[in-house]
Amino acid sequence: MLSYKERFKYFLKERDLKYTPEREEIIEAIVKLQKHFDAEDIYQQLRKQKSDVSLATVYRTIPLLVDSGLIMETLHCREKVLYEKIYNKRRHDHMVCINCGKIIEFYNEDVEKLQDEICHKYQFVATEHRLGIKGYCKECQDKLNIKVTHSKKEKN
Amino acid sequence: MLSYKERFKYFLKERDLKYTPEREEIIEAIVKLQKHFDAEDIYQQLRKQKSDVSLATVYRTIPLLVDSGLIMETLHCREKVLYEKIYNKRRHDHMVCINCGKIIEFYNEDVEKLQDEICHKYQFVATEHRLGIKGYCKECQDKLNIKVTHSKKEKN
DNA sequence: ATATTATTGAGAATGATACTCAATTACATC
DNA sequence: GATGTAATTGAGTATCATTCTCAATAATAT
Ligand SMILES: [Mn+2]
Ligand SMILES: [Mn+2]
Ligand SMILES: [Zn+2]
Ligand SMILES: [Zn+2]
Repeated sequence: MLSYKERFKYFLKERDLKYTPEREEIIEAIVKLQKHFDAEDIYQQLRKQKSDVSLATVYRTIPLLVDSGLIMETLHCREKVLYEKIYNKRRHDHMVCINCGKIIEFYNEDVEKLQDEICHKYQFVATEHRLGIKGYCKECQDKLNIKVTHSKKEKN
Repeated sequence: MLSYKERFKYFLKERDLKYTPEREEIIEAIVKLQKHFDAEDIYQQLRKQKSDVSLATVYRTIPLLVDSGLIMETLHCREKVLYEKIYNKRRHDHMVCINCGKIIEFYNEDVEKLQDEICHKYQFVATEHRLGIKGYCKECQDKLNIKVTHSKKEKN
């Protein structure tokens, strides 16, 4: 199992792309970032590292990181495209609280099975799937006094 | 079951908002639109109807249509936010071909059940969920000579 | 008819992301 | 190590969807 840096280096070589200091600084920033982040977060992390890679280069590098399988666009939250590291991590889906923005990750084996079934039925070859659930987290339910109405069987 | 127009009128009255000619023309445009559409599509449909409602008004009206339960933002496709009519329609999810952009709709009862389970487990109250599958449609598979590798059990 | 607000269109502003281009650099080869 | 070539960079500009501003207009309640 290669490190993020090694894998990126390897990917670039494969494609006859250059391993520049800027790209190295970006991959170092990615490694330090936790959870979900956007282009601006990468840029800010670079600032913290005393690196002055430009925002343009950050945007140019994101597709490379995606193609190399290190990160992935995982959700849209509040108009922002959020990425997260996926190398050597298990895939999962997200719940987003529409009140406080909290993101809860979950993994459910059945979701994967369902995707297979559905794709088979429609002769579709999936490259990815995303299940996004929006609603209210526990804290916000209490805060906003929202009562849980379990829609076991919705009255159509 | 009210018509789209009547329901919108009712919604506006409830909120002490005005039922203007512009809003009427927009709801008429919505009724005529099929499938998934964006703000620009609504604007173009208005042009076809010889209406000269401005694009600004279209954007201003979309949240009203959403709040009134007539339309819903259903997917992001090629950087565009797509809406669709949901009044008196069954909810469903989408597969999007990343090659040709084709959108396939599907409904799966189990997806609904899963959401309930997951939300219960995390004490989350869902207001909506979206399952989006990206990949290649049948035609594009053939065109691009992509072979179906059914990941019944992926080699981790 | 009048008063009170909401609504409108036009155009400007915004913000995220992409593009342009001249200067610089990485890497392969000698 | 020097050279050639193509890739990369930063800065600034452009783009494009969406939102905002504001003065003029219009919808309802009284
Ligand atoms: Mn995640
Ligand atoms: Mn649909
Ligand atoms: Zn919350
Ligand atoms: Zn296709």
